[in-house]
Amino acid sequence: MKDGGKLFLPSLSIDCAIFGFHSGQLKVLLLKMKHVKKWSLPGGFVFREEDTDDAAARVLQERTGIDKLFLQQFRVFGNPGRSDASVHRQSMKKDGFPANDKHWILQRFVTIGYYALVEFSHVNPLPDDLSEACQWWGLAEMPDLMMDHRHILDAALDALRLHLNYHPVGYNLLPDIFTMPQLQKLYETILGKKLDRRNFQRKMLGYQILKRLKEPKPGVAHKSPYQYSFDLQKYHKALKEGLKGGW
Amino acid sequence: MKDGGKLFLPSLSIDCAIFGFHSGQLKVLLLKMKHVKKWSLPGGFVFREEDTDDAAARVLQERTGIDKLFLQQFRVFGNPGRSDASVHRQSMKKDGFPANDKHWILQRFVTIGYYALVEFSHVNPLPDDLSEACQWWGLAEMPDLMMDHRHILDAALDALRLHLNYHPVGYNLLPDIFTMPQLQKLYETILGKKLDRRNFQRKMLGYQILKRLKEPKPGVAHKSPYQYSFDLQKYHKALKEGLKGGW
DNA sequence: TTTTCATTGCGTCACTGTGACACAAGCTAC
DNA sequence: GTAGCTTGTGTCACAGTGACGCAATGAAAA
Repeated sequence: MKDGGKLFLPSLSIDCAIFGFHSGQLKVLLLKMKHVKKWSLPGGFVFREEDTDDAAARVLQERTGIDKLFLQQFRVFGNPGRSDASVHRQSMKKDGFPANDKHWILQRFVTIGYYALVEFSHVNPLPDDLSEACQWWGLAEMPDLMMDHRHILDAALDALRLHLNYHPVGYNLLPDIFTMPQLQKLYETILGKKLDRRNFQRKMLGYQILKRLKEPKPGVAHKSPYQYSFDLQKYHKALKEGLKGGW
Repeated sequence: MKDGGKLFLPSLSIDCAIFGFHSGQLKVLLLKMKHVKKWSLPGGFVFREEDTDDAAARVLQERTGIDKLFLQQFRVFGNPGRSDASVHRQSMKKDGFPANDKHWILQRFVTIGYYALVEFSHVNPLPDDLSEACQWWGLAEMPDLMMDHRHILDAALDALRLHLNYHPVGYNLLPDIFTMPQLQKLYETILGKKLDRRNFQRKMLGYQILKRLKEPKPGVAHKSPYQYSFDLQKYHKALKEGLKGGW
């Protein structure tokens, strides 16, 4: 923090919308900084000799403990009015830092927006030194976010929905073994609307990225559904080359 | 240039792939810097209190003289190895600048990639102070580009093709009045493949963004085609809300 | 003038993907 | 067993799309 000006690229930051899926709800990982009332997206800065994508992966690793995940850069937010130095000024004051308007963190920042998809159960939310909390929030009951983070989150969600039209989603959000209703619920949650069960299945199977396991799911009420896992080879091929059609 | 370090955000740059359409070919506007053998994409830097999108618009305005155009941010290139200080070091040397390794332009730059669509005939290519040439190049006969600009250009073209799937294109690339074959040629050029004339017409008319003029195009050989112009209201609505289907 | 021919406008046909929905099978709770 | 829910599979109608036929137009060639 003190040496940030030397370590990091100046005036450039990274913000990540980290999505997880749990109990039928899309969740976002948020941080609460000390001495600041509002919550914020996990973010960070880029080391002088670091790739920006690596920096984003590092931020995620630090916050979630996960190092293999789906990470996608989606937009730059470069409005000069988006930075709000007062947040940091206030925070520094309470931490006993000398009030220095030249401090590197008080400058204007252009931020690169990333979104990430992670498997909820694998995540161990970790606050950083400057934060007092790091936890999941359901999209429905979001708290107030600082600066333009709400705007960034909304844009991330839009980008994710668009992504859904052309690429498979699920490997990073579901357990290795899952059922078709689980996958459907995920899609419905991301899209924010109901889908027809039968049409969904037909379409998803048509993508040819699923492997059906022999044994149906045991110990559940009602008819036990088949279990699936992703055919990773075909899944990644589809990720790279894209699917056709849209929702 | 000398005061760049004070005027601009450090370590952040902008590069634009400016596309135009002329004589059945997609063209890209390139710059040739003095004392440097390779060509480059028009680019620039962001003023301390300037929006990044505004900075991109400014770069375009300076290079083309056009202030109303289609401009789209599409990706950040943040590999630390992408910058090549030797280019500028060489250039500075020949210009008689003192060899100073601390000069702001010799640092590493993260660049924001934009692509722009402009109407070829409206453009008046203008070199800047540091360049000796600014001209259109057909995609087929591109010269060597400096640093990773070839990579940026390829990514821009990919982004444009993807854009074509969901949004109308043409208003910024064609004259106000045009014919269906002209529009089709544009699409074929961007996509790099032939399209069926009759199916193209059906699909394009289905978008409901065209207005057919009463008079067919005069003074041409063969059957004279109808003339069209974009219904700007519907065009912009489609730009905003997106079209469905893909190519 | 007549013929030729490239070009354009419009229509047809088959196939595919998709939304809406019916029906049977499996499992639990009563 | 029966009721009630969930899941697997199939049907049907419709829209979008690729492939292609055919007539109209108008300049150029015969």
